[in-house]
This record gives sequence, C-alpha cells and structure tokens, in this order.
Amino acid sequence: MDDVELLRHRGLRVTAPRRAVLATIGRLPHATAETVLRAVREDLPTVSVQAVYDVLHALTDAGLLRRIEPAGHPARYERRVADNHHHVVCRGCGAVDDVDCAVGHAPCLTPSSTSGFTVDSAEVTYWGTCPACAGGTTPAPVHDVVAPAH
Amino acid sequence: MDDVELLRHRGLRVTAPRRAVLATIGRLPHATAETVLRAVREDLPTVSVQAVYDVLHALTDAGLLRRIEPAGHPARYERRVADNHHHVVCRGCGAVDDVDCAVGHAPCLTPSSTSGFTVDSAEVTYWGTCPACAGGTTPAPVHDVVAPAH
DNA sequence: CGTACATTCTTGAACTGTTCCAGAAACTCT
DNA sequence: AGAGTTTCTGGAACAGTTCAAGAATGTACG
Repeated sequence: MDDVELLRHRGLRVTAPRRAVLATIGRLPHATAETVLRAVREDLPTVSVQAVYDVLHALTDAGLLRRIEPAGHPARYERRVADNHHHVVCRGCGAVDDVDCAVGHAPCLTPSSTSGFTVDSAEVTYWGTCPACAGGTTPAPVHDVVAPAH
Repeated sequence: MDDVELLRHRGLRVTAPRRAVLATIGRLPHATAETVLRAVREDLPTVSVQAVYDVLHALTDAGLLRRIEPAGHPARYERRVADNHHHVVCRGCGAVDDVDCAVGHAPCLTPSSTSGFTVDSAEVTYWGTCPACAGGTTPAPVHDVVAPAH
C-alpha cells in the first residue's frame, strides 16, 4: 500500500503536504517537526509551520505516525506504528533510535499496583549517549545519571 | 537527617526557599513547579518564580529531588530518589503516581541492541486514566491509545 | 562577632516548541 | 463544473521554562 492509498484508507484527503511529510519521515525516522518542515520545503517551499503541525497531528491521530516526546527535547515522529518498540535517547543531542524489547513478554510492563489508575500503555525510554556525542566530535553536556535500571 | 543537614551534606547553602521547597515536595509528591511556587508562597510570599526553578534545579542536581517530565505535561518533582521506581501518568489531568516494578530484576530494561548508544538508565512510564478522571467528576479528554505494552 | 566574598534571590524580559485564529485556497463528491 | 467541507497560509498568542543584571543573603575566615 503506497502513501496515497494509506491516506485514503484512513479517510484522509490526499494533499501534497501530507504526502511530503509521510515521505520525509519514511526517509528520516525520528525527525522533529522542524526537520520535517525543512525537508518538506525543499519540494514545497511555501508550506507553513502550521501545515506541518496540522499534518503531523492528523497523521498521528490516524495512526500513520507515532509521536515520541523525550523529556527536554522537541517531539519526534516515526512511521513504525504496527509493532511495539522502545527508544534510546541521547542526553547530549536528543538523537533517538529504536530498541526492540529483549524479551517477548515483558513482566515489568505489567505494573504491580497502579493506585486505581486504568493503565492502557507502557512506554520505555533508555537514556544514554549516542556514538557521535561519545566520540567527542560534538562533546555532549554531561548530566547527572539518574534512576539506573534496577 | 533533617532537611537542613541534607542540604549541608550536599554542600548547598541553607536558605528559606530551599527548605520550603523540600518541605512542600515532601508533603505534595509529584508537585509541579507551579504547585510548589504557590505552596511556598504561603509561608514566603515574596519568593519569585526563578527562585523556585533555581531551587528545583539545584536540589535535582544535588540528587535530593528527582524530576519527572511526562510528555505534554509540565515537569513534576519527587523526593523518592534512592530507589528505582516508575510512574503512572493520567492522560486526562497529568496526575502522577508511583509504581513499583512487578519484578525484582527487569529483563526488558536491558535493551537487546542499542545502536551504539551507551545506555545509563531506563525509564518506564505507564499511561492511563486516574480515578478522578475516570469517575466522570472531571471528564478527561480522550486521546487515542498508542503503543500497548507488548 | 564582624567582614568579605561567593552564592542565591528578585524583577522583568526573552525564549522554544507548539497552538489558536481568521480568512484564502484546495480537494472531494455530486 | 459547482458546492461544501476540509486544509492551508500568515501572523499572533501561549505555556513552561530560562536568561540577565543587580541587590540581598549565607558562610568562612580572621
């Protein structure tokens, strides 16, 4: 199913900005809104900031995109929506990459007690340093390490 | 060790705003900066916004506070820093509560492959609805459910 | 118990990422 | 093609947080 069909299938109008955003995020997974805007403007120079945000919202609501919001960094978007996977985030530059869960069934993702909350999803974020920031080419600001994984 | 000793022990000056912030977060775990500001001003009416942010930063850097930043909600602070625990966040009102991991050792928190990232911590956030929002007293805006836990 | 210096606090403005608003333009269905 | 809804543009607004300069305070030392 190509992007046009994908959009129609969700009852969304097929517009140039939407196709461009989908294509961009396909090419640049984990792109920020700003990155998307810049990339889309290479083909469609008049596209506005709002158009990009509207499109990102529409596509996210339709389930074509997944939004990642690492603390302290702008939101990022990816097209991997079917499976459940997690993310590593670089403390230095905010770079994001995918991480598949090491185990098939994750016991710790079934919380022991939820204080009466109805839980519908669990989200795991790994924090660390990406190769580029570790390499010293772009020395990352070092933050304190908090909450080690058990 | 009382709060004064705690501050001195970390080489921090003991000031009224710092003591008030510590006391407030002890009383109101998971408070936002704004909540802290309001609570502190009951005792110290002249405390400024920056004082609160500065204090929250200083105490967080010193390891006396832990900062939680749920996507789409203002940051929250807690004094439980010694152990590792996770959080449930209400999609409706942003309320946060503690969740202890169901298992002692968490296999899924050891990522399978980290694309060259050096991982120093893992963070689990459960998303759901708190009793108040579910109860209909304050009907929460319903967002789409994403990324179910496996 | 003063004094000196570094640190912290106050006030006020600025900033980033995102959203709201109104009207113009574009797309889809008939 | 025409009608009507949806989406786009442009500009302003917004929340939460941070920056900047100077005044005030806490701590260490004599």
